[in-house]
Amino acid sequence: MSLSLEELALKADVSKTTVSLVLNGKSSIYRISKETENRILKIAKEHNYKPNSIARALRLNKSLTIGLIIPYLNRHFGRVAEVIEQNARELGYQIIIAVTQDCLNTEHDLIENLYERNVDGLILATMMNRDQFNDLSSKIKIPIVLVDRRIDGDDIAWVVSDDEQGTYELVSVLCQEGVKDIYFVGGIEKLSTSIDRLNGFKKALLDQGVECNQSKIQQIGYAVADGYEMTKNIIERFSKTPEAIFTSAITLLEGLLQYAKEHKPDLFSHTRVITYDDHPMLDYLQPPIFSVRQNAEEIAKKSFEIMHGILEKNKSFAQELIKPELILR
Amino acid sequence: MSLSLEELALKADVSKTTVSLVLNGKSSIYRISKETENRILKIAKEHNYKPNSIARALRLNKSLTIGLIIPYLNRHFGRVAEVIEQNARELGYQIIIAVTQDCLNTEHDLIENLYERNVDGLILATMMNRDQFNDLSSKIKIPIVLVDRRIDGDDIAWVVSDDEQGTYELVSVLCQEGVKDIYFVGGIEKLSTSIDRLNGFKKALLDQGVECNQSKIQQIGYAVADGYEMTKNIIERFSKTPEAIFTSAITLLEGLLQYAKEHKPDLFSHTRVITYDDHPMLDYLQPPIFSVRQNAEEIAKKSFEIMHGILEKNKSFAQELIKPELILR
DNA sequence: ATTAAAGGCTAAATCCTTTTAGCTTTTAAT
DNA sequence: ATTAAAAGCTAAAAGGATTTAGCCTTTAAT
Repeated sequence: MSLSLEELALKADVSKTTVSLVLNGKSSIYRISKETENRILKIAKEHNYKPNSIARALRLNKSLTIGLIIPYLNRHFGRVAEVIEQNARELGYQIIIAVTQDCLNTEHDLIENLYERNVDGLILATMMNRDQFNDLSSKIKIPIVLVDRRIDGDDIAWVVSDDEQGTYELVSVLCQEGVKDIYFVGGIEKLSTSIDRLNGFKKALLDQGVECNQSKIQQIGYAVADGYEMTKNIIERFSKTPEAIFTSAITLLEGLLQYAKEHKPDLFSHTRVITYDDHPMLDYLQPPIFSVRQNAEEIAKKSFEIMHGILEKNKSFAQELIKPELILR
Repeated sequence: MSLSLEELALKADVSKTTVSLVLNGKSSIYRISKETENRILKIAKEHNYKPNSIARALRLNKSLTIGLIIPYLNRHFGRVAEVIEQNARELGYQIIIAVTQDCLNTEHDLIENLYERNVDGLILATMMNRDQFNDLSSKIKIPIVLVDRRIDGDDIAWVVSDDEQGTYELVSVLCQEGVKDIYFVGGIEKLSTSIDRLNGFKKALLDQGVECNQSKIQQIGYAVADGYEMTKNIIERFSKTPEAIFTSAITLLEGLLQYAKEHKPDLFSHTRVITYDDHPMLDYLQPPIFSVRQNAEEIAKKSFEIMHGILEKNKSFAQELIKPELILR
C-alpha cells in the first residue's frame, strides 16, 4: 500500500508511463506488449497498488467528491444523506457533508468552502432565492442539484417531494370528513416547501368548498419552538378551539405536542391534528395523527442520479417531483 | 477565484516562492521586505486568492479531511455527525461521511476506501473486535478515534456514552420502585454498547437484590425488527406478563411498540417499559417511558477534539466516558 | 580596501499521476 | 538495399503548492 507508480515501474523494469498506461487500460492503444502488460498487472496486484487519489485529482482536475449541504442531519435529511452516500459510493464518489442550520450565511460560506475544496458537484438543500442562486451559479463552475427545496427556473436541476400534491391530498381527506375549520402551521415562508405546502392546503380547501381565512395561516419557521409558538397563537388568539391543525413539518408537530402537553392537555379531544412528514412514533400516539411520508430514498437516489448524469454522461439538468405517501392511521 | 500562485506572482512581479512565503506568514523568516509583502497581500486579496487545496494536499500529504464511518445516519448518529462536522469546520477540516448499515464487511471496505482517499484520520463507530482492530491498525497509518462503541485497550482512542452507568441508574430507579421482574431487550451481542448496557442492567439488579435470570436476557440486534422479535419472545414464551422491559436502544423500543400495538394492546397496563436512548416523542406516549439520553453533542465534540489533538497538537490517544442523562417522565 | 554579515529574493526539487509527442528497433514492402 | 510502416516503449510537461539551498546586492566592520 502507498507505493507509487514510480516504485512499481522500478520493480517492473519499465517507465512509469508504461505502468500508468497499462493500469488505465490503454495498453492496446499504446501497443504495450501482452507480456509487459501482464507483468505490470501482476506486480501491481501483488503490491496492492492504489493510485494516489490526490495526485490523480490534481492532474485530472476531478476529485470524485460531491458536497452535500443540508440544514440538519435530522431524520429526513439523515436518511437522504445516507442513501446519497450509498449511491455515490457505488459509482466511486465520496460525500462531503455540511450542515447550515438553516442559516443563509452559513450556506454561502459552505458553498464557497466546498467549491474551493474542489468538489466536483454540489447537492444542496438551499435557502437561496432565485437571484441569490443566479449570482452563485455565475461564480461556481460546477454542477448543482437542489434537493428537497426547489427554485423556479428552467435551467435549475432539482429533486423535491411533491409537497403541494401531498398536502392537497392530506387536507382533502380531512375536508371530506366534514372538517371546515383548519389552521395552517407553516415553516420558513420563502422556501418552496412552505409555498408548495401552503398552496396544496389552499387548493384543497378551495376544491372542497371550505373557506380559507388568512388569519388561520401562520408561518414562522421550521424549528420546534416555532411550532410551539404558532400553536400557542392559534389556541390563545381564537376563542373557539380549532377543529383541525395542519403542521407542515414534523418539528412543528413536536412544538404543537409540547404546547398541548403543557397548556392544553385536552387539545386532541376537540382538535384533529395532521402533519407533513411522517415518523414511526406517530403510530403510537393517541389519537392517531394522519401524515404525509416523503420518500427520502427516492429523493436521494434521483438527486445523485442527476448529478452523476451531468458529471459523467453529459446529461443536462433535470427536475423530479417525488410522490409522497399518505399515511392515514 | 481559481487563479494560481504563479499568476499571482506574475501580477506582483515576484517569484511564486515569494508569494507562497508571504501568504504562509513566513515573510520575516525569509526577510521579504514589508513593501513586497504588502503588495503581494493586496493583490492576493484583490483577486480573492485561495490556494488549490488539492495541490496543497499533495505537497503536504495532508488533506484536512476526516472520514466518519457510522452504522446509520439515524437520530443519534445524525446528531453526532452534525456536531462533528461543525467542530471540524471551525478548525478547517472537512468530514467525509460513510454508513456501514452495521455490516462488518462494508465497514472494512469503507475504511480501506477512505484511507486510500487520503483522509487524515478516521472517526469510527466500529463493529470490529480487538483482533480485527489490531490488524487494521497495523495497516492504516492514520489516527483512529472510536466513537460510540469502544474496544478495550490502553492504546485505543475512544469516546463513548457511559452505557453501563446510564443503564445502571435507569434500572435502579425501577428496582427502587419495587419492580422485580425485568427483561432485557438487547442489541448486537459483541458490541461494547451491548456489553456495557447488559453489565449495568445486571449490576443494578444485583445491588438492588433482585434476582437476574439469564432467560430474561435477549440479544438479537439493534434493528426495529429485532425489537419486535424479542418482545414477541418475551410475551409469548412466558406465561406471566412481565413487570418491566428494558429496551437497550430506541429502535428496539420501536419494535416493542409495534408488537404491542399489533398483538398486546394492553401491554402497558401490566408492564413498565424503560429504554436506553431518548426521543422527544416519548414525552407524548402514554404511559410515560423512562429513558437515558445520550449526550450526542458532547460525544461528537470530544471525539473530534481528540482527533484534532492527535493530528495537530502531538497529543496521543485519549478515552472519554460521556455521562448520559436520566429522563424520568 | 577588504571581508563579513545582513537583506531580499528565487530556481529548482518535490509530491504523484496522466498524457503528449516522439524515440528506437524491428518487420514488411519495393 | 532502401524506405516505410509498425511495434514497443519513454522523456518530459503539466497540474499547483511548498520548501530547501543558495544567489546577488548592499551595508557594516576592521
